[in-house]
Amino acid sequence: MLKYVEIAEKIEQYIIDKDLKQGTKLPKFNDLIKQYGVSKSTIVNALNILEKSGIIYQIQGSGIFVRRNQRIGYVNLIENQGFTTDLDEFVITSKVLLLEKIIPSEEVRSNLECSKDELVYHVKRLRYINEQILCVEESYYNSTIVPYLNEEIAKESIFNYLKAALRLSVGFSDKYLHVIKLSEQDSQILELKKEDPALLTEELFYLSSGTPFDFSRTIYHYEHSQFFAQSNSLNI
Amino acid sequence: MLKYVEIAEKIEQYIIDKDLKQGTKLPKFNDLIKQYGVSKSTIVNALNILEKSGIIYQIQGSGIFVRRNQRIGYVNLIENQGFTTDLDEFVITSKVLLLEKIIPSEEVRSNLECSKDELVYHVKRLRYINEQILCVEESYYNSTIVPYLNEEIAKESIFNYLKAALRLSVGFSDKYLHVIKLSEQDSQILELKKEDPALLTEELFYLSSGTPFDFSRTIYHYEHSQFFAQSNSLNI
DNA sequence: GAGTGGTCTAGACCACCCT
DNA sequence: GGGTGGTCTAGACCACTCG
Repeated sequence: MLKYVEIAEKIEQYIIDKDLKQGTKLPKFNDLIKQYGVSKSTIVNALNILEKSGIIYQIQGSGIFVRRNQRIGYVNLIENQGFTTDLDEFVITSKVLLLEKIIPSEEVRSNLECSKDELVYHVKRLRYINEQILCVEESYYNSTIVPYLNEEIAKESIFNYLKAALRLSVGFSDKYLHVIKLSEQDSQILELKKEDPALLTEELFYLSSGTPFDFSRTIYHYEHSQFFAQSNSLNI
Repeated sequence: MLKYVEIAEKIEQYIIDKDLKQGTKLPKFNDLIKQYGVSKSTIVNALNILEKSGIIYQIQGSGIFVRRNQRIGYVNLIENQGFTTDLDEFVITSKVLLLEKIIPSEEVRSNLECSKDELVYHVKRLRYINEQILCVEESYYNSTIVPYLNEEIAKESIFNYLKAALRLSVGFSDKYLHVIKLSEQDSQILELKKEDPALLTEELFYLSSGTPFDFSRTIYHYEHSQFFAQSNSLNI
């Protein structure tokens, strides 16, 4: 475990344990250096992680402060680990509607940067939050990278399987969002009406090596989903 | 200008000028150190900015690679400087529907952390992208922080005014997103039909000092808006 | 095993906030 | 002016990738 990651986690835990609220001042820089017995840049790194994650903010010449304002029950648009980790306090379950290994379409090939010879897994799942319909998700996994997948796995968190069993490491992702009117077919799946509103997301996930491995299209139930995104000034 | 910011900008410019595509390998670490005549950590910082902004990705033991995959015409959910800077190649204009100085409502007071005595500016604008309706935005600015605002300013980019004229520095922001059916009133403003889909965002902007100064509620035209969010693995 | 990126240190100096 | 966070350096050592 890296020192700065470890320290970041300890500080986060400290904030949670003490239930510190927005604006509370944290111990000063030099105290943190002494407390953890590390050099200045290690603390800098730890604090930058926390700042980037929206847990603290730092003001030069003044101090380090708690930032903790999130509403709960919102899907984090900046996390990229699937929302099983995201919506901690909620029960996420899935029903597998389809799982097949197919020759990729033109669109999937261009997103996953693969050829017709490389088969892809096509998984369609209905996902529930606290037993309410959250979204319907259609995913394509490059089978060169994800050589095996079955219904048991798809019923649980596929990402956890990829990380734990296949030892894949997710590097980064791109998400594109559109608001749409539901088609007849999608409305039936989501138990809504045709032309009802919905959020359509297209996501492309890359390994740490820069290779795309998962292209997904998800349609969210507009009454059971909400989203958030935190921003920082750029130069962190 | 900070060295690492400057170097980050130069590298970004280099990528744009050479029109390098996704996956292109950049000069190696030691070359960058020599080229810019700085120490290792300065380069580390510069590269981390670029990684965080989704412009490159780094693979330990392998190299530094270009990441440039964005579709254009999407509103960036992670920027927090208003989208005048965001949608570079598009013409963003605004029509001011309302500008008044009022006693804040309960909701506005709790978001802006102010009292009844502190008046707020209430601005309602219809915003256009390439002369098409993009969104209707209702913003509340704490007048203790933003002491003056008029229609001329609101017709242009309010954020540019805050930064340039008032010398305010935006630190961070929280955004919450919901998909809704349009009300009669909003549908008329957006020239859509009642019950048409829309994205509703609530945003709270903070100064670098941690003080909230702008609470905004925006409703986007579903046919003229689309959004994107890039993610990275956490420990950057 | 050579090459490349990542972490960590110790310490100098700078920039900003507050009183 | 004293305190606090931010930048930068030089260099040691670690961890990963790839041929």
